[in-house]
Amino acid sequence: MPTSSRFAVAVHILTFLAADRKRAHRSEEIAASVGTNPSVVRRILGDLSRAGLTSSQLGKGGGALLARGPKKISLLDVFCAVEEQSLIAMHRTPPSQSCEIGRVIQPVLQSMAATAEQAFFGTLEGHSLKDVARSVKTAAA
Amino acid sequence: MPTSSRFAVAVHILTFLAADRKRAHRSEEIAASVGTNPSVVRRILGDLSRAGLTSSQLGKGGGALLARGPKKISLLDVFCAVEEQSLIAMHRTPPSQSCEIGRVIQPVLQSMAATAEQAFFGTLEGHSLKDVARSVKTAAA
DNA sequence: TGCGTATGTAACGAACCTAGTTACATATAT
DNA sequence: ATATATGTAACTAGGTTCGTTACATACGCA
Repeated sequence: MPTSSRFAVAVHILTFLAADRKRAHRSEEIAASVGTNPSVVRRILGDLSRAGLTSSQLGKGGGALLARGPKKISLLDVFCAVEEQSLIAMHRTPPSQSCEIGRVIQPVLQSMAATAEQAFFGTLEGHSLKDVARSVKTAAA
Repeated sequence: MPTSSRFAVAVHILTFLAADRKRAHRSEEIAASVGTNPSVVRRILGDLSRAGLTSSQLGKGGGALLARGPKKISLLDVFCAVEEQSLIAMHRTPPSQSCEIGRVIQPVLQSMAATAEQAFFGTLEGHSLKDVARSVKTAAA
């Protein structure tokens, strides 16, 4: 249902950066690994740097770097940086206010949705970029 | 992020049916409460009946009915009936197979995504249509 | 200072999805 | 028979995503 793949691409980018923190990586280099256009990578790197997860350097030898250790970057940080916060959408057009159910269904639903979303986000928070990098290393071996 | 409001509408429909189980309710009647077109309601009722949550009757006095008690319908049942199962999408185009990270990132991500999704679904499973109906009644009072 | 390099961002299009609308065949009650 | 209600197809408008191109801006280095 999620029509966006930004989270997957963002984690890919960050995992790429985490694999070699000794130097900056150009968007072109990252894009080759992700399998997309450098501009798409830069667009997502923009979100990530606005969220304080990466930094970028211009000019020769420039590119993107992790702004902090992979152990200190949770998948929730990544998700919040690049995706909408809410997993469950309400009615597009407001329900009837002259119906008792229509009048109150949205707040009721939203509070239940919030508990489910919290469970989702809590789990994401429990996984760090370091965990991903480790799993990737193991799987690649 | 969810571009679909089907879950919200489906819960609304089912709550409407749960509020008066003594008779069948026409799509037109439900649509007035939801604030949409009867055909939209029938489309979603199609999903719900395929999932065994509702049944329908044709002809005069016809309409939709809950197929079982609201205590026996979980929000997970509803979600699965009308929405995609996966909350996290992978790359649209496959990542580079010549890159070690690109080769394994998807399964790694998917397994972590699965734990978060399970937390989400588990919470939805813990709420029944009866809970929603009760909250609506309380909120309406 | 000037050149090459890399980012950040805007703009545009193709593809896709959602939901609103209309239409109609089919089944049912009376 | 007739009126009624569903189920579903077809079409449209609107929104979102992502790939692409383009370019202004900033930085390193000779």
